[in-house]
Amino acid sequence: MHHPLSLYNTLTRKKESFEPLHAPFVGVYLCGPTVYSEAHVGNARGPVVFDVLTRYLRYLGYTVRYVRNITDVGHLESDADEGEDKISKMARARQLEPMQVAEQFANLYQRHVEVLGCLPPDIQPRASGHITEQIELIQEIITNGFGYEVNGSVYFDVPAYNAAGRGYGKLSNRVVDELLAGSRDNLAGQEEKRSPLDFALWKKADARHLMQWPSPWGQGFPGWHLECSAMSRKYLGQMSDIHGGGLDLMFPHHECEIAQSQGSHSHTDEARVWMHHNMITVNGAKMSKSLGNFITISELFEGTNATLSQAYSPMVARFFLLQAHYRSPIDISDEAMQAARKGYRKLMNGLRVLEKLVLPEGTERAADTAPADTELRKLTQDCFTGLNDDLNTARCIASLFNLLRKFNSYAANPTTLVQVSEAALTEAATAYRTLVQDVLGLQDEPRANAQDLLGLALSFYQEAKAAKDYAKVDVIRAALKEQGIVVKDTKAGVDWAYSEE
RNA sequence: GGUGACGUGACCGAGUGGCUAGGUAGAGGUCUGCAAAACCUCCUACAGCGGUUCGAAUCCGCUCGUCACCUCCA
Repeated sequence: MHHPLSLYNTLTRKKESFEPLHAPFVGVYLCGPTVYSEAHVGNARGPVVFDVLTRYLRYLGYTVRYVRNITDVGHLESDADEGEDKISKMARARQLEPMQVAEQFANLYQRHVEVLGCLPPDIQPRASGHITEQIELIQEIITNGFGYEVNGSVYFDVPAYNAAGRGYGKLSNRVVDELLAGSRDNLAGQEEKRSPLDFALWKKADARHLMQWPSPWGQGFPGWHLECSAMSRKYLGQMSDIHGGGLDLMFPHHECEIAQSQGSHSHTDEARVWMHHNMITVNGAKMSKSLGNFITISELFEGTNATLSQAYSPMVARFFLLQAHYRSPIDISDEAMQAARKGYRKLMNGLRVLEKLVLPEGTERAADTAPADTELRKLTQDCFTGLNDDLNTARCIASLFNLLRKFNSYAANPTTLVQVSEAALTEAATAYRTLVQDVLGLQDEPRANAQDLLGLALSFYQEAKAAKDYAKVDVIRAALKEQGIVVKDTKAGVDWAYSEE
């Protein structure tokens, strides 16, 4: 494996050459959504970026185990929130069982990311199914002296952990003293905590709390950050290769995950490479559920959001997301989406152009194809160079367009194909097809409406019939039959039915 | 207040010391019955000021502006 893939590691703040811990195996974990409401476009970026990452790793020959969790336990609105988590709240508001809410939105999420071209993760664990593992992790943390129980709740002791030299804040580049100085006066309801920096590992649940489980500390539910540490360890081991999510998860979520892993018997940073993708903004401001400036995925697909003048298909959305580097913010706007759509279609039309790249009959290949071959190979290689440089899909796509221009040129003047060797051409065409479809995961979306096309064919059929051009009538009838459609001439006019053969 | 990121042409968006980013939009041309697509050519750039350098969009400083995280968030 000589592919020099490098990835930016938040933990070291550097691009590093990617080396799996146990090649050819690669463990990847992506923090998935909390399923208390419908996902918005911003929520789609992580799955799409990590889908390309895992697709590319597989292309490079690695055996990937990709874990993407579903958070169905729910988080409290804030530390100070004594009451319900988000899922419970939604459930109560809609008079549903909490699991019903979680299930409904988890299903919707999966449908959405699937049409966005994301291959299903190898494992999609749910927090509610891993309470035992989470309790075990808490016990380890307590045993190691970094957790304490108060009144049925368990907290992670950040000062103790930090005093032990474990470096709380090393991922997000924060200093504990500054965090303490800067912490807001939001201590209401959390006087149980020894330090405002401590975070909950387990919370005591009162009787009206809808989601609760038994534990050594009584009835309760797991803390905010615990599930990912527990599930990552269960499925990817004490140390995995890549762990990622949105930039907004870096602190506190991922910072706490590392602390939990270090504080448990694992004693690891949980993952070697920590990847964070940037946010999607609307008019320059981060799209977020709390701000309310979000476009849901359904709204995007249906064009029912005021920001958008029309609907945009899943593949256009995917192309739009991949046209920027994952660590850059992307601003979504109608204009940008329209540009993305045209770009996407251009790339798709390229797939059909590949089939036309055949040397015309009777032409001889040039004796010296070296110059053209070199040029074509350079264009092909550029596409990979971009991807290898921290998964820069923007550069990859730009290079694909450059390659496509060459293909279009050849297709427009097939005789120029004599200048290039069969091998170089095949190599380039294969790379284009593979990168577009298998790595970037961009599939051609049929735009034509079958019903309308059928109507068109039938109108030609009628015209031919009226003109008594029976040869043409037969051709049309035969062609439709190929498609499993039989034409029926009735007194009322021309009709059709699916062939029963 | 603390920490970090960013400011690229009409729009989106790569690039981080010298070499075309790319897409969309716009202008002209080739092709075409007309178009579309495609190809060719062109246009609009690196927030401002100062510095380092033979040379800076790219490094440094200041100014202005924007954003993110510090509470759940992809």
